[in-house]
Amino acid sequence: MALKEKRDESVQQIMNAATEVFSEMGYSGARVDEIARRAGINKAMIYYRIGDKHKLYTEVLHNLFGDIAAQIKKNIPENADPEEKLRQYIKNLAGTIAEHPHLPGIMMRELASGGRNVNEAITKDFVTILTIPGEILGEGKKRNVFIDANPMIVHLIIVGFMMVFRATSTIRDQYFASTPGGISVTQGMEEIERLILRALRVNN
Amino acid sequence: MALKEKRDESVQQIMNAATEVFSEMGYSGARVDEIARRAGINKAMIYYRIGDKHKLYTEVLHNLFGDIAAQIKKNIPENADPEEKLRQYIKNLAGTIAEHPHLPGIMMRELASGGRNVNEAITKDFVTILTIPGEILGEGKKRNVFIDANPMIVHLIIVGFMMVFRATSTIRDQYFASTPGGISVTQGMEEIERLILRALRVNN
DNA sequence: GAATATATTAGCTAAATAGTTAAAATATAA
DNA sequence: TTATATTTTAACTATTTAGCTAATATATTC
Repeated sequence: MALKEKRDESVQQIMNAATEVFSEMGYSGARVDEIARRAGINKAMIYYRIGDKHKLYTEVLHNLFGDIAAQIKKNIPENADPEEKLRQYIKNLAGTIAEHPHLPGIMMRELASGGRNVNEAITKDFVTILTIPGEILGEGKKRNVFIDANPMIVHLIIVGFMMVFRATSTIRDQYFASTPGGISVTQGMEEIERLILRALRVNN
Repeated sequence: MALKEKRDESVQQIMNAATEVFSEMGYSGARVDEIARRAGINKAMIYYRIGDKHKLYTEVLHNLFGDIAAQIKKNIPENADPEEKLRQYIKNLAGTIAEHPHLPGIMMRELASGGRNVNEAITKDFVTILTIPGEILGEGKKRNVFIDANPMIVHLIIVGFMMVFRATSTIRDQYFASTPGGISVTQGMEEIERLILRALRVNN
């Protein structure tokens, strides 16, 4: 294999394994040896290619949050009515989490720590994300289709639900192993969309 | 001081410090030495009075979740209409979190780990809690004041929001330090109540 | 107030773990 | 094919940390 390819493959394997392990165990719980083991490379490679444990962690955070803002904006139709835009916004959030299954775990731990490793770049991403529901709700209110509601709160309701819904899947599975009535991911995402829209619409 | 009092005081100080440190740092990040330091006692006391680190952690979890179920049920008026009951349910959840400021952090980390330390007793508490919105929503639907909605999802929306809302307070404060528009805890709790009720009511 | 029981501590030990280094393997260039 | 550059590794080190032990301080009982 060519040198560049080998290097890129090693880095990719390290990043994948690190994302997995940090999400499962948290920063302190994650073992550099375990990350190396899952990446199928020698531990020294991590220090040679990326840096120390903390650098590795912030790289993982950056990779996860880096392009989320862009992805959230995607496919929101320019000229559609606010309701349609809000639907797309929710779908985009759901899609992002589906594509990044380790996001809820890492995000919840990061929030629990008070955002200790959220640097300026990541804060900027969050602000960018927040402008989207801000604009949608603002337009909806102006057109008298949505009530007056705080976009930050609406955003936190949606994101909070999605993270907790995903994070509780194991526990819920255990719970519903005996009782019937489990809820699929699709059902969960449809339900939050339905309820948020009912909450915001002036007329239901 | 009497022996029993001394012992109880030590145990209390250990539990308080442990709750604090586990919530801030997570299980692996928490240092037994740091817990002892904050409790103002010698580290050996922890092993003498409670046991090893993992035992200490499950004790903290037990103390936090143990009486929550009871507290959630509190003050829900027997003969009130479903809307009033749901309001009280939300207020109780908010009150519990207010009384236990370390709950969101510990709960989020615990969820992120897939509920690794959630034992059968704690699972039971969760089930007990879930029966409450189940009954309220069921009654509401029967009386035709609420739409048909999954109680688990409604519960996760409320709890997810409250946890994320609390957990993001530091980050939000930083964000709103420059821009105006910060949201108080009271405002947040009133808003989730208003929106959930709007989402569930047959007629708004 | 002496004897006994309980509470508390200083200081140690063994294991785990982040990070390093020097040498080996592999690819590229001449 | 040989020399050079890059990638990868095995094995080591220093530090951190959970857990323990034997001795000391404090309270209770007689």
